[in-house]
Amino acid sequence: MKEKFQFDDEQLEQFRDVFAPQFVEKGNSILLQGDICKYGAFVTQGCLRSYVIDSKGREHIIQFAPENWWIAEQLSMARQQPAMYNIDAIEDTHYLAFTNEYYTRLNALNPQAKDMFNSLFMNSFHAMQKRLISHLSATGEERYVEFNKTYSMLATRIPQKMIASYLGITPETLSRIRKELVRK
Amino acid sequence: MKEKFQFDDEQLEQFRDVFAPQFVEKGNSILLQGDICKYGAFVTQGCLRSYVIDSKGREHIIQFAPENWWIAEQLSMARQQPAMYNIDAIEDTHYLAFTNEYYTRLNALNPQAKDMFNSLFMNSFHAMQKRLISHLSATGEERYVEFNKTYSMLATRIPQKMIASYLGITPETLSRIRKELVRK
DNA sequence: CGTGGAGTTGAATACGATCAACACCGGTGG
DNA sequence: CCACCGGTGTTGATCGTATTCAACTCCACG
Repeated sequence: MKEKFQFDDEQLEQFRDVFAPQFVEKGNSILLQGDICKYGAFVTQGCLRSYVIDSKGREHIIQFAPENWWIAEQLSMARQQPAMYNIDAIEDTHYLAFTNEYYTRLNALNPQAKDMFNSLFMNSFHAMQKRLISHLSATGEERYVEFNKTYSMLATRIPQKMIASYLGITPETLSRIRKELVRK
Repeated sequence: MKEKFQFDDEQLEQFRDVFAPQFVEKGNSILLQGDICKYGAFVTQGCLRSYVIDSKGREHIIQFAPENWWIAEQLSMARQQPAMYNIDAIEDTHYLAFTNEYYTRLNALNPQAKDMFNSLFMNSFHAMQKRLISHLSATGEERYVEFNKTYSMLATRIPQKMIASYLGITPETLSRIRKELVRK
């Protein structure tokens, strides 16, 4: 969710040359908890999500990645260590896969690529921090309203129970919140 | 909390040459919300904290930084934009200040510095993600037990109300959790 | 059709927040 | 040296938000 590319056309052209186009069917995974994350995905059509399963067996969604967003477990990819979360497809999805090798080739093409990715990573960090703060200071209803403002394009196409999972509330609670908001 | 330096002695020597030693008295701030973050701080003695004030006037602690940890608002520093949080001293604190300029000089001394900082930043990101997940999946009691395990050195020297703020619960609730844990 | 997942609604419950009172220092000034 | 004060932590009572468990509707898909 937090990693939106803001590159110009020329840069996007470079990406198409360097990255490998892939397809994944709705419901299928591209990364499983415990595996090594071999590549990140820049979504061109469809939507991916990353999530964890906690000790009580409940799913918690970390991030959605619709068109023009990217998703990966950076730490697992960079350090070749087991991934702590899963990534799968909410819809049939086309994406560009970039491995560490592709990343190196991109650096050769464009030496500023590293700084671009760092900047992107900083955005992610900032977004995650804001999300944590909203959990520390806001109610479920406030978080949902905020979510709708920020990710309005997603609110309609993502199942409610996944939005609930992202917001850290149960589907029932989200249903009641929505009812209450309509009433107002 | 999340940014612990794991450098060897030689690297630490370089830091001492490049960074500026500073001192801040207990209760005083080194960064105010809305200001531009001019430098980060590597704590050599004492303890700093970063926190935000939400719309209801409540404090939420983002991070503690005791000895050998560092703290900064990276985004504000890198982009020269207003800081979203405050940094102040919980104890009388000695630290090494590093500005963007110092950072450049360090790069000249040691070209791998950038990768080191990136790696460090990735650690922070990972820690923040785990903290978010614990808010999505665990109770206050579970988070407190986890906190004590991970940051045992801090649990004794930090006021309880600040630990409560870090955990996202009220001081009263933390007091009751502690009482309950003693009973067990 | 009919089956299963998604969403809704209800009732009971749990967890933590809030408000208020009080005990316990640690420091300051008379 | 003691009295007072403010801040920290504790405890109690009450309230609010969200969870849990269960039943039911609706719809998409086989």
